[in-house]
Amino acid sequence: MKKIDILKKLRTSGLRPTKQRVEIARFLFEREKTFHFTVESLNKLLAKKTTAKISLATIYNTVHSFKTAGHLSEVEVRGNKSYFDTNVSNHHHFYDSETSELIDIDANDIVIQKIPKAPNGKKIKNVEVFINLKN
Amino acid sequence: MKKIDILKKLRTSGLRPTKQRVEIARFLFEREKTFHFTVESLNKLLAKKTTAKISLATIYNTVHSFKTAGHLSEVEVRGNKSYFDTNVSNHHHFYDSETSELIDIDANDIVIQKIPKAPNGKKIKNVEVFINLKN
DNA sequence: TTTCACTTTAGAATTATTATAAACTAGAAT
DNA sequence: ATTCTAGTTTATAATAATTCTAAAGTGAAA
Repeated sequence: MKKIDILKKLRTSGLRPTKQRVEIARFLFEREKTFHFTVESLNKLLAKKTTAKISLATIYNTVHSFKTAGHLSEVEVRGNKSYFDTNVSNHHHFYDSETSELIDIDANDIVIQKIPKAPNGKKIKNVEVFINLKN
Repeated sequence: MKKIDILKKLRTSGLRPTKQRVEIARFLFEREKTFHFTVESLNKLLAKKTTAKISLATIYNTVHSFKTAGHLSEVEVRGNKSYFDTNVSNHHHFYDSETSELIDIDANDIVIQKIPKAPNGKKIKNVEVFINLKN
């Protein structure tokens, strides 16, 4: 994704393209593959890469804004930290607890044949499959 | 499960049946249905129910001991707190984020037809399905 | 250029959990 | 029964992730 598109992405989702947001957005979205991270890892990577430092609170704010705008998804993983994913399409994950690594699984690579119906009064929002790995 | 069986359960898993462990174990395992809880909710419920108070640290210790012994499973749910489940068989969950409530789904009620193979060098430990609910 | 609602920031506060170390206790050995 | 000891409980401190606060900064509309 090009810088011009990133600016558009921010504006169209009602996020003022500030210096910090643009820098974070470029870091996250100017890449080919999807990217998984925690706030902590993102903070370190940005600190290494960039000139001006961005405060941790801003990284939290920005990641949440991006999530609310639908530009990031939060992945449910056991443990203390929240994981985020630049892949916002419907998909699943391998989770390697030895390395705390997440790997995307395309939605088409898992087919569910039988599924229970939702408890009464509720609807199914989405189905997430986790394939936990071992060595 | 009867008290005598609970004592056996503790002893056979190398856990000395102390006053506190027996009290917690009876609260968790002397019931028909499976039970989902967080340490916080368990602490409150025990405080309401019992005479002598059990310290929060002991509840953490005990829940972890029970988990290690295979008497409880930990359920991966997005959010800050850890959820535990007295159902230790292979099964899945509905998760209602509005009420933070977990509901068991029997392993037989979900059939997965197609599944990707594990990344090289890794094996599949288990597959967990979450059906997220909305109103 | 002025204005102001939105944003960033440093640091404090909060929340869940784990660590510490002293007091206690179940059960084995005497 | 009494003593002993490793395992357990406890209150409290420490840690870690995240959220809150309120003051200072800034994009962009007028």
